[in-house]
Amino acid sequence: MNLQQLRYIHEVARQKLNISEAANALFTSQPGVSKQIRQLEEELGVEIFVRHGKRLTGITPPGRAVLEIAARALVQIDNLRKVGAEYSRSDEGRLSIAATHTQARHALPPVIRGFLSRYPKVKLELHQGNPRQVAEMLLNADADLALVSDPLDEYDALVSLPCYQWNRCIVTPPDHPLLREESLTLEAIARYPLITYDEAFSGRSAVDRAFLGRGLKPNIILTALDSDVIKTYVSMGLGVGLLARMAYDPVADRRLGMRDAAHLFETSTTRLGLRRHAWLRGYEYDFIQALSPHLSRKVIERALFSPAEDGEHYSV
Amino acid sequence: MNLQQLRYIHEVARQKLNISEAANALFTSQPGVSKQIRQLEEELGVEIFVRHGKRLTGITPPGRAVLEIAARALVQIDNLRKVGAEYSRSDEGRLSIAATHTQARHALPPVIRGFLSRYPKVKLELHQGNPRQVAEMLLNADADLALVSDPLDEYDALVSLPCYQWNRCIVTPPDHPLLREESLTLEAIARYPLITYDEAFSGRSAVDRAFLGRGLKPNIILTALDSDVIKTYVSMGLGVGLLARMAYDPVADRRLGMRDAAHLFETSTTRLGLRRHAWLRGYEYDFIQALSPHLSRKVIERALFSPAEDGEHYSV
DNA sequence: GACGCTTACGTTCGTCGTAACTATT
DNA sequence: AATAGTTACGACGAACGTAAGCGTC
Repeated sequence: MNLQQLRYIHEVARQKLNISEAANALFTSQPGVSKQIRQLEEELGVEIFVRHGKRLTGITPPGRAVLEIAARALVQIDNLRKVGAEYSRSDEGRLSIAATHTQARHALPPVIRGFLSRYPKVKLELHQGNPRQVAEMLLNADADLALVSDPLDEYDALVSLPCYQWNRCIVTPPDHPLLREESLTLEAIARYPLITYDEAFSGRSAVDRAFLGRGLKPNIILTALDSDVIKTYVSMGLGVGLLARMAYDPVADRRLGMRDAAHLFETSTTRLGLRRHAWLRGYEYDFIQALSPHLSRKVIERALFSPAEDGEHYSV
Repeated sequence: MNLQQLRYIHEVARQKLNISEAANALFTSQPGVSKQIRQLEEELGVEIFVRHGKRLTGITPPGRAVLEIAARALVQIDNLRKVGAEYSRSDEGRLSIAATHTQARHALPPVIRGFLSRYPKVKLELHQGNPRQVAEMLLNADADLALVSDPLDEYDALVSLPCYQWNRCIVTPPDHPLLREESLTLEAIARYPLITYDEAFSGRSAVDRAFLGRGLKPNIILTALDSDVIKTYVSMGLGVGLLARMAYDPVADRRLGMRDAAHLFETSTTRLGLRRHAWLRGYEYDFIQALSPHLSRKVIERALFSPAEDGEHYSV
């Protein structure tokens, strides 16, 4: 058994059981991957993958356990590399964040500004995507930190911590009737065509719930992946925008009207997502604490090593 | 980086920084180990061991982190082997238990009898030692299960679960005055020379506390590592024996007097010790549940993956 | 017939063990 | 002087890549 074999099965599983793709991703030859996998299966005495003739078509029950444990082992190997980097080049490295547009565009910039001046040598990577993509990036180690709105409970290998809370506002063209209403209500909003986030965003479900709770059926004419798009269409007069309060900038958006809608919808929580058992660099802890002061090293470590809520861990 | 290198540093640390010893234990050559360690240090960019000239004299701070993570990785590698064995030869394998004399001699036999008939192909290993040795055996993977009386809190890599409780009794020569006392008291016991367990046993501290709490200073004339020795000296008339209730067998020990002393000392708890993150074989879960029915697979798994109470985990 | 996994084979690189050397106690 | 670690070197073996073969879809 060797680490290469573990990387191989891990990547094959990741690449939807396509050995050729995995070989490509690992910059090696396809027969090499194929052979190493067979050797590992031979050594362990179990088949990891289900084969129909020559194609891989599934993962066997023992294969599931093997893949899960292999992933854990590889996380530790990764941690070793990080320890080395931390002690030999503590101010260099990579800070890779996956986030949705709103976080990347509004919540992160001030934190990142401070971080970059403190750690100029750290290479910053900011990956953007919808919540599902963000979770996948974290899982695949394309990113080490994620900002998400769900608790990530469905991923045994991930943990999440509440980071900060935010509320919503509506934006309108200037002089819109909604700006003159005494107090903003869901009923009033529902009278106008609405532009808001795509359903892929979990924050969106809070919006739907609020209207549903009042028996209202809003006329959502357009959904977008980011608030800039929403604002663009609002300014074109297509409807009223419903977005995160932090996405409204009084200066840049001075040609749009805005009203706070915090009282109409549940407060949403942005959560920090991490890979369970990952070892974090010193500057990563710093970054997180800058993002959310209550997330101290101790709090984070406790979460990283906490047991999964109800995972089928290693079960046979 | 490869697994061999991790095994090497792990074993060197285990063998008190003696590379030659480690090479021996791993059935390989000393220069090979030496070279691989240097290569790993080179690759990680940090020194793992402190060297005075050519001798290893300590572990560097990064070395501490590296060793801890390497140990975790090796546990997972071990788990892979176990998964293989579980699925390919589910009724074969090793059940290795470390326990103190009392547990091995009195608590385990009935459980083991049932286990052996259920799993005749499993090779049973029973390692005996004092509590410290038992913990070390578990840590070194010489044993996979341990029966101890302490919570093992000082070992980050181990967990323990309450297994069953037990109380004490005194044994005396026949017709001893203590057998005729209306009700047994500490004061009465303290009047006679006492024979009990060695101080290495944590159960012993409960005894000391009880006497101390009444301002008594018992005359302990002999301490032993096992109850058979205690009983032998009691039958020779050297004194009164104080031992675990389960160690008295009405038939075999019919020539000794016995009185229950449960009310005089704190109840002691025997705990099951496991290596954190270890993957257990199906028959190991069976064995544990036979030992203590409330320790279901679920309960055990929760403990295995629980966070350490207050460990300096991975801290830099 | 195109795609994808396996088998076969030759080259290369890495690992291991022996032996000689050097430093510490 | 003995013990312990490093350097040097040669032999073996494992892993990789190319090319050909064979099964699926």
